[in-house]
Amino acid sequence: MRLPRVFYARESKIVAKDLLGKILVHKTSEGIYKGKIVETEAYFGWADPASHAYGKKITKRNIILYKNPGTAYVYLAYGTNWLLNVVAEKKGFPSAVLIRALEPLKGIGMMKRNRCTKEIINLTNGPGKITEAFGIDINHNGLDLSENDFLFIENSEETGIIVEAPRVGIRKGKEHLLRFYTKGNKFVSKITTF
DNA sequence: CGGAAGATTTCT
DNA sequence: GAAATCTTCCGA
Repeated sequence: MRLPRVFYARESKIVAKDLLGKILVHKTSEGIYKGKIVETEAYFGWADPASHAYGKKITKRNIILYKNPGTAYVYLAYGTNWLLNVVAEKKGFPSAVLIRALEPLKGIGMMKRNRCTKEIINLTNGPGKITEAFGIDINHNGLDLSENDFLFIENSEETGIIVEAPRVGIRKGKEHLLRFYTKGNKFVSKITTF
């Protein structure tokens, strides 16, 4: 079952935790990709120094963050990698959840081709790797994941043990424990030792 | 209009 | 540990 808009219409931290164990699905003309979400990060809005909307900014890029919860926010990081986020909370409030790692379930052959590697562990264990493996890019920016039939997130009862850790790859806002991952899953991009 | 920074990945 | 790579954003 595809997750409905109400799922995303909650605080980004809650959505980030609840997304663990859910299934990202991308249906293309070549086949279907599926992967279990095992790592996420929450960006909690205009008061978050690590958010693109920090200080209530509205720019050409971050305008997507102000759309309906469930909207996909895809942008290019470091000129090399697309990152996939899902808008959370409510329309007009710029919070989102970054999908950081997946456990590949379906379409693994296509992922290997897209990523130019045969190592399954290296297909989707990072936010930029996910988009390359699944064929997701700027064309998917602004898509409503709660309403379309080719890119969405499927429900699942499986959750596992959730670990809270500092977000990674950012300069400011590291003090918040807003990265969540499934304990023991080998596809988590970076494990934190406390 | 120029320059710096960036929610990463990959190779050395 | 550093380069690759390029769009976006901000200050002048």
